[in-house]
Amino acid sequence: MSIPREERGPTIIDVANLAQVSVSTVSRVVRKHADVKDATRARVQAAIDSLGYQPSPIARALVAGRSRLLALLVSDIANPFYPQLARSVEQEAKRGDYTVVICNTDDRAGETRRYLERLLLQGLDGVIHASVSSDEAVVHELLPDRRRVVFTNRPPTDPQASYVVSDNGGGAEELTRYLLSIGHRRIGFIGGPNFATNAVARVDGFRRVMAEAGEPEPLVAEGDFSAEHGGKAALVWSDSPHPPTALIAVNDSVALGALEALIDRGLDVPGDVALAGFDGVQLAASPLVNLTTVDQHIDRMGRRAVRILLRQLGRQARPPAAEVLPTQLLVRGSTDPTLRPPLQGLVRRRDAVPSHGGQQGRGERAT
Amino acid sequence: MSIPREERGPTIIDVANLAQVSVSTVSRVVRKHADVKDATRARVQAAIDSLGYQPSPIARALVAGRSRLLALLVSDIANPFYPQLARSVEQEAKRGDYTVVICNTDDRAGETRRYLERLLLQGLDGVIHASVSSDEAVVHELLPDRRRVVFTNRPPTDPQASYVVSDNGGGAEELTRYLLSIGHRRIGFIGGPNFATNAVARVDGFRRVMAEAGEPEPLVAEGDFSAEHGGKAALVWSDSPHPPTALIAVNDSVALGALEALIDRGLDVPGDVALAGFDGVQLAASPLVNLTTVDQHIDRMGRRAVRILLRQLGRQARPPAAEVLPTQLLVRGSTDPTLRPPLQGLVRRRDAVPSHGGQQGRGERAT
DNA sequence: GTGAAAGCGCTAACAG
DNA sequence: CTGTTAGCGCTTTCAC
Repeated sequence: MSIPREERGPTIIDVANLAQVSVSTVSRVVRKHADVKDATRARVQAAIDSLGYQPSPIARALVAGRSRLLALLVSDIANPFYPQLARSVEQEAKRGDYTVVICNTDDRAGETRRYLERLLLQGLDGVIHASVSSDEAVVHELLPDRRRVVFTNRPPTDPQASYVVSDNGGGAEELTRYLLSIGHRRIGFIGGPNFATNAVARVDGFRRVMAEAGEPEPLVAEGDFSAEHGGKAALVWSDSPHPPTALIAVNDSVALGALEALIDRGLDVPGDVALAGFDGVQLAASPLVNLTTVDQHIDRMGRRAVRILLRQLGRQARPPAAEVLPTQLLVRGSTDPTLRPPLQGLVRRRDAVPSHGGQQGRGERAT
Repeated sequence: MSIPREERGPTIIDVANLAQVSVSTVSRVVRKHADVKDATRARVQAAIDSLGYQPSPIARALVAGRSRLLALLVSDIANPFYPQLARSVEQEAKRGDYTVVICNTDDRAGETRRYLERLLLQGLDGVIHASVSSDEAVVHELLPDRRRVVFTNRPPTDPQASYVVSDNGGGAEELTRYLLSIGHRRIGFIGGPNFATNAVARVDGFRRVMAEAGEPEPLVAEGDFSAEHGGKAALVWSDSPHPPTALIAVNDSVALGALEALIDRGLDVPGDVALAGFDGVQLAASPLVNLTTVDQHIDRMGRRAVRILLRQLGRQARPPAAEVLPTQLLVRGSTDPTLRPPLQGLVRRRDAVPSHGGQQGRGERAT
């Protein structure tokens, strides 16, 4: 099971022998620590170069209990928000010479625990927590040192925990005001699960503005962040006797689900019902979708989170960081009829009748 | 920098002391190795339980040179194909008690090298190679032991390397035959980069069938797997004097780009031009897209790849595995007018004129 | 400035 | 069956 000596590459001892110094001197040179005479340093460096020596992170981790490994906890890698976040986290981590492990929690605290226990034993240094599950207690239990975790995407409960999140409430407020300003009164909000504080903040923003506008009991549906649920909720409302004229989805993924369902039903967006999302994923900008949304500046959030984490991983004690990034409303065709609506332009000269039912699945045929 | 003793949790020595045995006995119990008297085993187990002892993977890795870490090399996490693959790889790895690190290579051999060097030092056990870059040499250089790598998504060049890929050529053939069967003669293929052997296999399948059908010089464009390029290629052809009546994109992501561009241009899919992709990502099934595609059974491919890798990581020598999984043609509205076309049903009662130009960007307004 | 020596927590011979 | 003894490759006192 163990790897033969030759395959392991040169060790610090090899370098020491070649350079005619002790291992501690080599170690000093490698870590650019303490004082080493220039001549010695040069000799050691030459030996390092000629051997192509690279220190073993495992041995280092064993001694230090650290590994230059970060974990990124996400709810669902299939939601395009998370890959986008992952990219930016990874890039920033790379700059600090850290490696990122992406952990898909499916919003289950058990998964969070499984990953963290495993990676901690592996020497995990820190965590970017971007999933929304009710696992904050687990995280604090496993990483009692608050400096080793940065929450993002959703604000944590613990006041000692660092975080960088978007202004979810403010973004939702701006979006809601915009919808009111273009004449909508009856607006439905397809929300997320109650344990997701970012989702709650968005609903709250919506509720505040609606209350101000004299609609104290606006339509709100709880949800689970799934596109499927988004579709169902949209249809339930549009089938109701007095359907809303506009829908806000708690995120773009849910909005996509709603859009698909509405179109499937033969409804016109935004003609029959306006639709908006939250996040600003790239797909929302596609002409196929053209979704009005609240842009979270995902990349920036990821980079900030990593920078904060790496700073906190340093020696000096630091107060917990708490950053709220501004959002930006992006108005597109799914709410504004003067802009291109989702998919418009397509069916122009089609006259074939859509084949509802009869076909297998949703109009698909396997061969 | 190093973690104080108390924070590190109980060690094997603590257990040995408590159970009044030697560390080797504890080690044996932990690894369920060799023979230990039942009474002793019970005593040791009791000590382990009461202390909540867990062996340190770092120390194990240091001794064994192994870490129960796998790397998954992907081209671009933003292409939905890869998150889907990542999920299945991760799930299967979890069952074998391995952790997966997702590495985004952007199809640059330099990135592959960077990740592998780092992770190998970390004790990386094996690699699932799903990116398509021309980095095979790098992989073999860094992991000369062929058993530690399984290629997927694209077949490797080295005959000793294991792989599990889809029948890319066969899938493309079936798709092409289908398009011919519904009356298309002039078909364009929006390909990938030449270094991507899976892309090449798909073009080749297309070429074979076209040649059989008496079209020895079919339209083929090289590409880079980007949606942007897919859009450009589609437009160049549709602007040509004698445009193709059908387009095949090398993957669904590129097809999406083409679809967006075509719709943007006001063309009808499939009326003006039929469009098909390859991969079978979930988004292709969305009613917004309804893309005919060749399903690769992504989940199955990921699971197989992991299973093969874990088997090879075992003791016994094994011949390299070579699996070619069948694909499945999924006919949807983007090629078959009797099925629901992409986005149909939407614009039914719209009469507003699409706002080409004049608006900022692609019909978007930031506030 | 530099070296010697003691571990980090575990596994793997080799003895008994 | 069980214990003893070396390390794995590095960092870190503590001397010189």
